[in-house]
Amino acid sequence: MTADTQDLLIETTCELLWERGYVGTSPKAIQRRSGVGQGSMYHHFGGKADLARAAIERSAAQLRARADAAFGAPGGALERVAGYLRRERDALKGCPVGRLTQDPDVMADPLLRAPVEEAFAWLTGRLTGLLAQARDEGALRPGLDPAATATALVAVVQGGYVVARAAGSAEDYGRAIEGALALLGAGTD
Amino acid sequence: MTADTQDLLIETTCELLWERGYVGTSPKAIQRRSGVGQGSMYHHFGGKADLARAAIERSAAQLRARADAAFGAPGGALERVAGYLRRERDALKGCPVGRLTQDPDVMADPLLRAPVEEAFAWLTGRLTGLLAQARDEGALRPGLDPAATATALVAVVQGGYVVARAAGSAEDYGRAIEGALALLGAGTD
DNA sequence: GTCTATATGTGGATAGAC
DNA sequence: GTCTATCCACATATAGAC
Repeated sequence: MTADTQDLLIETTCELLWERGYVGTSPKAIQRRSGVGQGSMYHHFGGKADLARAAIERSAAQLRARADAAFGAPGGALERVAGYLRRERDALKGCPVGRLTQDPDVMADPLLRAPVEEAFAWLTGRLTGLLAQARDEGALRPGLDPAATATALVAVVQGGYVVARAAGSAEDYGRAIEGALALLGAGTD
Repeated sequence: MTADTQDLLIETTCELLWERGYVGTSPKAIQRRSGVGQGSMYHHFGGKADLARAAIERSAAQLRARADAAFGAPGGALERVAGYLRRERDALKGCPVGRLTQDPDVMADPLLRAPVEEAFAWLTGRLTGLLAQARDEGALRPGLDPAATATALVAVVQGGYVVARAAGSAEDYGRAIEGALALLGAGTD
């Protein structure tokens, strides 16, 4: 069926983009891993960039959906932020969206870049709102700027992947997160 | 002269690894940008991986030297940490060492990976020491774990590059850093 | 030390048969 | 819709002349 083949191609491309980035992912590799043939792939998609666009949009949508699930959990605003930060993550694999940020060919193509930019803007905006709410609830020091704090937290998550990969240890991701939560005043105590 | 050609090749490779990563950098591109010929390049280095190893070691050494300069500035320990975080950086270009962390072929090769791993371990260790000192100086809340805080700060720097690139705005890097410094209690006030 | 020639595989895609 | 054939450029070297 058409839809299944397309879906399989997109899913496979998501995986490869996550593992190897855009520059490191070839059409041939997508075909090998998905089991879809050359002709079939080019029938459904215009080429590597077209398929990557679909895959990036899917990864960005998943990022939002997963974050939304954490943000909608019960509890105070600060607890929900902490829950999002502590959510299980494949620390050594990194962020499927944030990773693309390092890919010059992705950043150079507006169609590939847009979903990445939007996902981060959305995420930072949501966190900003939750932190403002936490401040109003008295759970956060009033002197903190919600937008700057939110940007710092998004950076801790993205940088947490970097330090974890550099050390070859998923625990370093958790250490970065707990360090940030302690600074926020939302630590274990 | 031999040394100059080798140095030029290493320097050029540093630039290309920074801009395009290991996967995205070809021997031919190094030759084009450096002006060094094919035969000359393969005379001085065993190949792409060998040249990359030299370049990565140089970038890692530069990272240490620049950090050391900031850490050795006058002032209290927390001020020196803040000075390091606020140091001028090419936010949209990212970190020449942290970037390699996303490159599967670098992480898979122990010779390429080692300098990256060591640079991050060294940096985190130095920051841990400075934060412990800051705590002893009474400049930092005693409840904070220096190692976790240091890991979080390294992550903010690395993630700051990600959010800046995602937004296409160098200011987002500064926002992440200031957000973190405010959490540390080392903000503008 | 540096140059040019050559070699083999892959990247990324088009063409046309089935 | 999918397959195979074909294409040209580039990636990553090696060989041997100068």
